Amino acid sequence: MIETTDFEDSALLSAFQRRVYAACCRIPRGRVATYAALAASIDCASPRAVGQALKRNPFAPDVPCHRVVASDLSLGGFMGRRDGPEVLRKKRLLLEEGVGVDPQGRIVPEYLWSFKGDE
DNA sequence: CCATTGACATCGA
DNA sequence: TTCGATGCCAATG
Repeated sequence: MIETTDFEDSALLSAFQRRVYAACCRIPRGRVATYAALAASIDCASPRAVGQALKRNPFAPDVPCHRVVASDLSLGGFMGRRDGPEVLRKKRLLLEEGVGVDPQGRIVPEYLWSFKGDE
């Protein structure tokens, strides 16, 4: 197992931050969730705050933050970039996980994951 | 402590 | 459909 993803830095992170990361890890491989859904899962009414947390995510791809997309089904951003090669890499990662992504960079709704009682 | 920003979301023109 | 404005919450300066 990769300990690099361990929340040892919890002292450097706020409770809100690890909540977001935890929810992110809850997304199964090959699935994607929207910022809003993730925010709702942590009982947060602000998807923006989630985006901030992921942006400041010190655990980059270690935490499946790349499985979080916008409600518009767009890739959103990655590694602090809303566009550019970073987002391209994110798209590639999703494709590697088997997530359907349209050439326009659109996530196929069928792969959307809901933080329901499913697991 | 106040002001500004941000990997979003939603509504209106 | 595309563009612009507003709201929300947290982090940072």
